[in-house]
Amino acid sequence: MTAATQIDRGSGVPLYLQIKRILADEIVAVGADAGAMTEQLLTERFRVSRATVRQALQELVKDGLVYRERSKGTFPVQRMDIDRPATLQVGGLVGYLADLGMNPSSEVRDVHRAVPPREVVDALMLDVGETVLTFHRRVFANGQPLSLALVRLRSPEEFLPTAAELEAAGSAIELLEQAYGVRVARSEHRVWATSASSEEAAALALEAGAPVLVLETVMRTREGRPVVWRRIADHADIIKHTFIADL
Amino acid sequence: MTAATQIDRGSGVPLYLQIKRILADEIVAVGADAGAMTEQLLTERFRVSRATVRQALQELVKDGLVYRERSKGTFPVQRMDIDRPATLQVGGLVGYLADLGMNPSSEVRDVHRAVPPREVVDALMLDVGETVLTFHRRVFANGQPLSLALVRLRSPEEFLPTAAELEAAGSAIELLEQAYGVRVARSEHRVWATSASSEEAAALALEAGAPVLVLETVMRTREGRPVVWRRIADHADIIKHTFIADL
DNA sequence: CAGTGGTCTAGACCACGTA
DNA sequence: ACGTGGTCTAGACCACTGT
Repeated sequence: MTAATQIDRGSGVPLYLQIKRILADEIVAVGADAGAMTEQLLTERFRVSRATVRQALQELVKDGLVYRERSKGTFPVQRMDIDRPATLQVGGLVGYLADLGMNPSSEVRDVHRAVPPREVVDALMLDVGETVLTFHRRVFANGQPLSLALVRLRSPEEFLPTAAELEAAGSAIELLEQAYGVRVARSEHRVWATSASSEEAAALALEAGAPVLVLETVMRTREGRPVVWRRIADHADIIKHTFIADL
Repeated sequence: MTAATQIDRGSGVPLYLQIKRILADEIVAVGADAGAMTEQLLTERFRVSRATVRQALQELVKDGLVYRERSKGTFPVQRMDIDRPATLQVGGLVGYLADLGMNPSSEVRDVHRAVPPREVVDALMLDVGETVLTFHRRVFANGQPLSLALVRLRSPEEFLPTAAELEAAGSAIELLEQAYGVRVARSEHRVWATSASSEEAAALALEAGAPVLVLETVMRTREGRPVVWRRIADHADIIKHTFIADL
C-alpha cells in the first residue's frame, strides 16, 4: 500500500486533513525537504486556497512535525525518535509491558461505591454524600507486583461494574466512556517520591520504608469537570513515567 | 486599572490577540457567560470578520479556557484553579519556593566543559569529542538541601560562564538564550523513584538508600535539536512535580 | 426551521529576512 | 526587490442540533 500524494475532493475528508496527512507522511519518510513547504508551493501543488494550506500547516505545527519562521519558511523538526514512547497513556501500563514482552497481568480488588475522603471530595468537586466508584488495581510483570493504584471515579450511582469487567477493560475510563460517553480531555499529574507505607509495601512485595513513586492524577472532561482521581504507588527503579511538555 | 472591553485597530496588536485577551479576562472575571460567545455575536460586537473571531477562539481553546461543540456553541471551561500552579517551569524551583516564603538559595559547583558519558552523548546527539557545559546545582530552602541537579548543556566551546553567573541567572538556559538566542520549545521528562546514592545522600543530607525522586529531562529547540540534558535528584516527600497533559 | 461551528475560497496589506 | 509567513476581509456551502 502506497501513501497518497494527491487530495480527493469527493472523499468527504476535509482537504486540510488530507494535506496534513500527505505532508506528514512525506516528512517521516523522506525527511528534511526544507524549502519545499512554502505556502505558495503548496497552494499550487494541491490547488487549494492559502487558508486551507495554512490550516494544514498549523496542524503539523501543533503535532510538532514542523516549525515555521517568519520571512524564512516552514521546516521539518529534526527528531531521533520516530514514533514517540509511552506518553503517559491512561491505563496503558499493561499494554506497554506487553510490548516489552514482560507478561503483564492486572488484578482488580475492593470494587465498591463509597463517599471518599475530603481530599478527593474537593478534587472531584463532589456533592455532599455523593459516592464514587472505588477500587484497587495491581499490575504485575512476570509475576512481580509493580504498581498499586487506588482509583476514585465520579459516575452515576448505578455504575458498578464487576472486578472482572474492570480487569478486562484495562481502564475504568474506557468503561465509563462506553457506558455514558464521558471522555477525558485533560489530566493533571503530581509526582513525588516517598517511603512505602505498610499497606503499599505489602501490595508491592517491598519492605516498609522502601522508596516508591507516587503519582496522583485528576482527569477532566473538556468541560473542565473532574471525573477521576487516581493515586498510583510504583515500584522504585522499575516503573518510569514519561511526560512531554510543549512550551 | 480596568480591563479593556474594546479593540484598538491602531495599536499594532493583532486584533485576534486583543479579542482573545478581552474574552479571557471576561471568562476568569465573570465566569460562565455561556451562550454569549457565538461567532455571530462576536463578529458584531468587535466589528471584525468571522475568521478573526475564529482565530481568537482557537487561541482560547488552545489555552484550555473554552471548548467548542459543533451545532451547540462555545462554552467556558469550568475550573477550580484560576491561575495554574507551577507547571514544571524550567529552572523555576527557586522562584516557586520564594513565592512560598521558604527562603530559597541556590549553589552552583563544578562548572567546567567536558565530554559527557555515552548516555548523554546519545541523548544530545553530540559529535565525537564534543564537550558540553557541565555543572551541579543544589537548591536549598530554609538552609535545607532539597534538590541536586546535574546539567549538561550543549553550547559553543567558548561558552563557559562562572558559577556566580549561573547562580545569578537562576537557569543556565536563560544564559544560553541571552548569549546565543537559543530557545527551548519542548522538553521530554522521565521520572522515577530510587534510593539515594552515597553522593546524592551526602548532597541532600539524607542517609544512603533513602528515597529520592529522579527527573531526567531533555530539552529541545523548536528545530528539534536537543540542547540540554538534566538529571535532578529531589528530596522525597518535599519536592513534587506537576505536569498537565492535554489529550 | 433557525442557529451553530466546520470548512473553503480569493482576494488584500503588512513586517521581516535574504540576496 | 523579492519571497516568506502573519494578519484580515467578505463572502460561501455544509452537517449537525435543537425548537
